[in-house]
Amino acid sequence: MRIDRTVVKQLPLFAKMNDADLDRLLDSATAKRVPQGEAVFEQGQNAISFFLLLHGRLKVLQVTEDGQQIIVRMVHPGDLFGFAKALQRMDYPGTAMAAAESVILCWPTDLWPQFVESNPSLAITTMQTIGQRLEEAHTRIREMSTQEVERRVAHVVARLTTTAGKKEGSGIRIDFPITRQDIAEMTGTTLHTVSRILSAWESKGLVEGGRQKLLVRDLNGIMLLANGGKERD
Amino acid sequence: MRIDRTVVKQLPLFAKMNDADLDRLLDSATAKRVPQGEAVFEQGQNAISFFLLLHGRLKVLQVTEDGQQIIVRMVHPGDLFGFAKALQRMDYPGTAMAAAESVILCWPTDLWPQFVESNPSLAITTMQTIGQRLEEAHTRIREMSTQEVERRVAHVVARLTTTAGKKEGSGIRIDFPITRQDIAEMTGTTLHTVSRILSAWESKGLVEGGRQKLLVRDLNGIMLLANGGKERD
DNA sequence: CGCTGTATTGACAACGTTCAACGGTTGTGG
DNA sequence: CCACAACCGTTGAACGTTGTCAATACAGCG
Repeated sequence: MRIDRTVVKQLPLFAKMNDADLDRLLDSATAKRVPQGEAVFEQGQNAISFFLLLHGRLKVLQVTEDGQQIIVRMVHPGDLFGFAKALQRMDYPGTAMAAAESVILCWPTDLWPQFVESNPSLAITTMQTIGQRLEEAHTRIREMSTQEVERRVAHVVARLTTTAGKKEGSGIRIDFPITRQDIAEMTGTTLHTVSRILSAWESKGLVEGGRQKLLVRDLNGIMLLANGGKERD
Repeated sequence: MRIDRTVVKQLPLFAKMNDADLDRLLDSATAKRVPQGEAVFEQGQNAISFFLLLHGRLKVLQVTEDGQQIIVRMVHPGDLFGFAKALQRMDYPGTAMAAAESVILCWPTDLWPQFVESNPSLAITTMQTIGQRLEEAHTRIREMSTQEVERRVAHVVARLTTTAGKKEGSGIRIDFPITRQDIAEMTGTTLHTVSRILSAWESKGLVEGGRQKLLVRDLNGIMLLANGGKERD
């Protein structure tokens, strides 16, 4: 099966590649559809492939020994994911699950060196990406150490709005099905607390809730909460 | 100034290098003594050097806009640190401060490519290190999301015991000056809570406290707490 | 039409923070 | 050498945010 290069050509990741190289790359790729709720790979599995998200939305989960779950991060269209081997790991450190129906490209991990060689800027981009992830993780640790729950939830909602927002009439819709439980797992709290916070926000006109839905009506207000709306100087 | 290769020869990082290459590397390095409490570099500074800790102990800090501090990680002898440039960053994401009197080697960041070239296994090791850090960060996020304070403190103490422990008579001494505040900043709590927990442990015979001191008497007991001493099956 | 998963809300408990006071140790300067 | 300040640590008490438990409601789906 041949994958048309137009589906990836506009991604910044491949912008600098010539068509021949790109075609060669795509020839070794497999496209796959992932229905909502299905896992692309599971935590602890042998890392035999790495992936690119073309369409849809994934969440990367980790499960603790006692069964609790956290969402490590969301994967957005255009993102590479599951490149554990690039970090010298044999297995996937988390589970990648489709939050919405998704389409991915898969390559065998053996091809990673080749992949990098035919697109040297990829090595740099990958390093940058990892660096960003590390920084994000530290930001999250800092927030969980020092900030109260409402502010953390505000931060997550603000980020989701900018990374997965879709303008819709009077506000911005989070463009994939998301539950209170999801938000709780992203912020390190319980769905109860999230529900209370969102209810409070709704009565203030900041957001509009709904079953697996979230519409942000006042992004500015949310961002104010996220950046410490209390003490300003 | 010439640095004798015997000071680094036994480090796993340089084990595979031949003496000539090693000498060349050391020729471009500067050795420096850092007194306790002094910073090697500060958060936000331009990343002009990368470093190796020869002796002593460093803590890497981040400060929030509102002045709160967290300890991102400890740096132990033999660790590379401050290689922001390898992650395509221009500035240091945190501050590296000497927790005890320390000795470091410094290289200009421009030499990083050369560094890697003359020691290819370094590229791999570095990737591994970064991967580990990312994983550690996620572990910490997971713990802060799901575990109570005492367990997190137990985990930190257990880790410190294995990475910076020194046998001393009836127990294991944490080998650098550490305050309750430090432990609080590593676990995302307050020095008060840490003090209470350590007092409780002391009365159970698990540890022995002291001013900027910590002696672990029953590592097993601590580890039991860290791994959920409550619910076992 | 009943079942399952999601969401809301109240009551309550608790863990941990905040506020406060105090004691001990270390280091400094007169 | 002593007095004093600065820092570190301990402990008590009160408060509050947030988690836990529980009951109910609602939507989607077979």
